[in-house]
Amino acid sequence: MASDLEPPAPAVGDAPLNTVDALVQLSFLVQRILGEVGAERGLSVIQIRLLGVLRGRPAGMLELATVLGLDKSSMTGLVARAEKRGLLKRSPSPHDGRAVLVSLTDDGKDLTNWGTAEIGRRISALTDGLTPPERARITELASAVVQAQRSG
Amino acid sequence: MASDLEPPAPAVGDAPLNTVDALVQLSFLVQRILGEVGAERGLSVIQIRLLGVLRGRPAGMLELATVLGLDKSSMTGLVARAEKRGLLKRSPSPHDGRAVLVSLTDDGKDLTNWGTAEIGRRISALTDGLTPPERARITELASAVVQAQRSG
DNA sequence: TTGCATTAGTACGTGGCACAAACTATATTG
DNA sequence: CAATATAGTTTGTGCCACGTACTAATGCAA
Repeated sequence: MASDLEPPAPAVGDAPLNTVDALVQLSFLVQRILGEVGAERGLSVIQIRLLGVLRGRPAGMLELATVLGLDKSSMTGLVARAEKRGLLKRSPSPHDGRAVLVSLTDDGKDLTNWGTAEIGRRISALTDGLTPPERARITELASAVVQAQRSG
Repeated sequence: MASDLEPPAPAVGDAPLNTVDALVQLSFLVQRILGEVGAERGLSVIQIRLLGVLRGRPAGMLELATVLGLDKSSMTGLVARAEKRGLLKRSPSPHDGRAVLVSLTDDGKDLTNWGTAEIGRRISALTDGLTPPERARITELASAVVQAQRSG
């Protein structure tokens, strides 16, 4: 299903990958790293992502739901659990009595910084086999795809 | 956290991405597509992946757990739910009385084929903004990373 | 101003997903 | 044969995600 990891298995796994398989497989590698890094500190991938979005600027629940691709009702629990762990806090919005501003606590910032560094190390290690120009190129091309999506 | 989607937000989101951010963001785009495609047929990403691994050859529970990066106990439920939906079946291994062989049913194959096609369409659309040589290059580089992981 | 639709967020119930620990049963090894 | 290792399941816990229904604040219109 274009998601085949072609494990140690029979050995048919060396056929060159097409674009779809290559990108899907690569995404699994990256996600696995995110999961592993998160697990070291009891964070799920979605929690890591939540912290990442909050790095920089506070956001409302609805905005977070949109960015993360979740239903707003899913945000309540997600934020509640992170809040209970002291990673972020809810404060009432000054401009809108209904709204809430979610922002990182100091603990949340620390954990976010740690995660950013650790993920950086491990994703970089992923591209260890590439030459510097190749690495620059894949960065460029991946960025182009990402940026195109942000506009489109 | 190297996972920032830089939403419609303020507009700081146009800085060029580094390697880590580019790959992480790209992985989220791909995973979102997998989730959306799966949702159209009530499949989670992990179910899609399970079907993908099973496409081609049957596998034991432990092998599946390894490939998918799950605990063996997680496989029981995953396979059980898919089996209940008629997507795959368990058969006793002929060589090992303890083991089980998981394989796709016809329904499972149909769904896998549909998913493969649909995912292919949507991932391809992701790279629509690239020129053909660029697309070939990102495929090549992504494949190199994936293959390197399989060996290392 | 009052009245009503809209918006932001929460509460609740359901089900999938993932884990660890304990368990069964079959293989394997000394 | 006894001890151990392996394949898989069971059970209990917690997270995650959804849809529906709800509260409360906002905004608009008459």
